Amino acid sequence: MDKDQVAEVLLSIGTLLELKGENPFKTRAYANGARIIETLQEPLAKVVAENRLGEIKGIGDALQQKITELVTTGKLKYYDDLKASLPSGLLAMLEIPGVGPKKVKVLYDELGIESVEQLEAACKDNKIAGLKGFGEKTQTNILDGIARRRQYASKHLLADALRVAEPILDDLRQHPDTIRCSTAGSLRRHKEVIGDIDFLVSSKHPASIIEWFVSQPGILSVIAKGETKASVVLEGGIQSDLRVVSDAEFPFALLYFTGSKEHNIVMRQRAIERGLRLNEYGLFKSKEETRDAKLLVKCRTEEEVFDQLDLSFVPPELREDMGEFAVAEKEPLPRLIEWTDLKGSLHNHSTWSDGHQTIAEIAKAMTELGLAYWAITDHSKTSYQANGLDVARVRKQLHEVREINQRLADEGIDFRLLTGTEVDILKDGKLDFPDDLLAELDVVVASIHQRLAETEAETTQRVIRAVENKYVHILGHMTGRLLLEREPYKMDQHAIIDACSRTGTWIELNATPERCDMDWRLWPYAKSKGVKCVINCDAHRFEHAGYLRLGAGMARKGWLTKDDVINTLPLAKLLKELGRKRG
DNA sequence: GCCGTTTTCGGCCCGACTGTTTTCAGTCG
Repeated sequence: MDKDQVAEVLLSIGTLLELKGENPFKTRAYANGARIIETLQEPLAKVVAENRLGEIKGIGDALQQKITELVTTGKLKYYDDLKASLPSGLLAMLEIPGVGPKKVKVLYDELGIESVEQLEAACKDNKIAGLKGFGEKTQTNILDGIARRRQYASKHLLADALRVAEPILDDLRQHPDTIRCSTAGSLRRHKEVIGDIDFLVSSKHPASIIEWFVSQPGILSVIAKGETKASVVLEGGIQSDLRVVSDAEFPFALLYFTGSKEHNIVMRQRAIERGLRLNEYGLFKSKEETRDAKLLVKCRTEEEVFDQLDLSFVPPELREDMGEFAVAEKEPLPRLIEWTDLKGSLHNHSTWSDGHQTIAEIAKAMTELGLAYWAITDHSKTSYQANGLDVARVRKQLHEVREINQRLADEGIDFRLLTGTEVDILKDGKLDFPDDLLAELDVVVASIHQRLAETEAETTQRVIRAVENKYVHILGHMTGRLLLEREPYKMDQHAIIDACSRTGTWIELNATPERCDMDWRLWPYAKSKGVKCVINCDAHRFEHAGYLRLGAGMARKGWLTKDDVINTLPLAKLLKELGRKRG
């Protein structure tokens, strides 16, 4: 079993133990273990083989034994027994808002309810309201929750959420009673998939902000509304939470609600170690008192709170408890890439394959955007469904691109189209075009599109063979994942990164909202191996140029700086780098 | 189940809101 599978089992054990009413700290130990394994920076099989699991903080004897069994045999008796002892439908019931492990346990123990469907029927038969701890309102809320869950997915792409959140944030900023405001939560941390949208406002008149928030046009329903917080469902089914605090509390609340939960736990721990106490209202000079203003350590900004805990400022994207504390204790965090550092995209399509605009239209639009270059990398012939080009059409396309470049040069316009291809990686790692054609192109992106159901070893070897080709500059959308839709291909990503390092191949950060591929969690490893990143739009329409911003955000989350990203280079330097692997 | 320059037991981050209660449990973030 690989990391992700092991993590999934551990997480699942934690949840099952919760349903059994186990000690919450025990269940948390499993959830914590899952996270540790998922984010492990080296191959899990190697750590197990070298008997080093026990050295990892958070993995004790019990977890060590269970992980070893999972990795070596692919099974875990303890897990199988646990699963068999509870109906499988209980887990799905947990996804209903307001229904947690304790309620599921009561429903199961008292009424024998084993699934969402049975729960729905029981609510309609008015059987739930009489249970201890339940009532009329709970019954209605469960029914609403089931209906809403059917209607909308509970997770959303970051890009979709940003599109909804940004106008609301602008309006909040304009509100006369707003002093400061921000988004928070996973959206501010720029996670590729988010659950809900969090807003934080500081104000002397919280009631007026709350009223404004719950009465915006386009709100589907108001879930909760109190004096300092409100929850609503926005168009598209995205839940959104608003918190209103005093301006003195704002930096502490912003830290707290931005998270992540894991990051916050370490922050609180650091406060306790210094005889302080940190919560969403402040940093207090006492381990006991939580809201006494006389004991407050005054901080105007998040930077000042970090400073009080002997840390340099950690940008929101890095607040995942994935190494930020080790750095922030000693030095400033790296200056992360800004999207305005990007000069163009090296993987894009035109009407020659499955894009929606002609090359001439694209050139005009990208010039107007102020970009320096833009590569045209249409599909190769095996991508038949995408109208992939054969050798003859590529040669014709080359001619057209050169003509347009000539015209731009004649007009004195400082913009260049680059010729290229997104060449299919075929069976066994062969490429869809011969080397002599690839050698004529400015940019070669190699990607997998077909035969996705191979084994991990086969897919890994196939990709490694492709990047060993000296004409391949960039490995495109490495794992092929489609967020909320399709799992990544089974492959050994570390081995592929190693191969890219060895061959001087760049890895794409495909900035299409549903891809965000390669995943941000792997960039620190790639960077440690000296592998460069290329942030590409994979544009099929010219408005997709906007993905550069999303991609830069993902690169920031992967700790990347301007120097780590190839397409921050001006044209002349880029052309030089494009020649490097070819020798 | 994990952890320990307060170590092998007794802690483990913590507050708001809801709906159920009549002082609090459960859920959520």
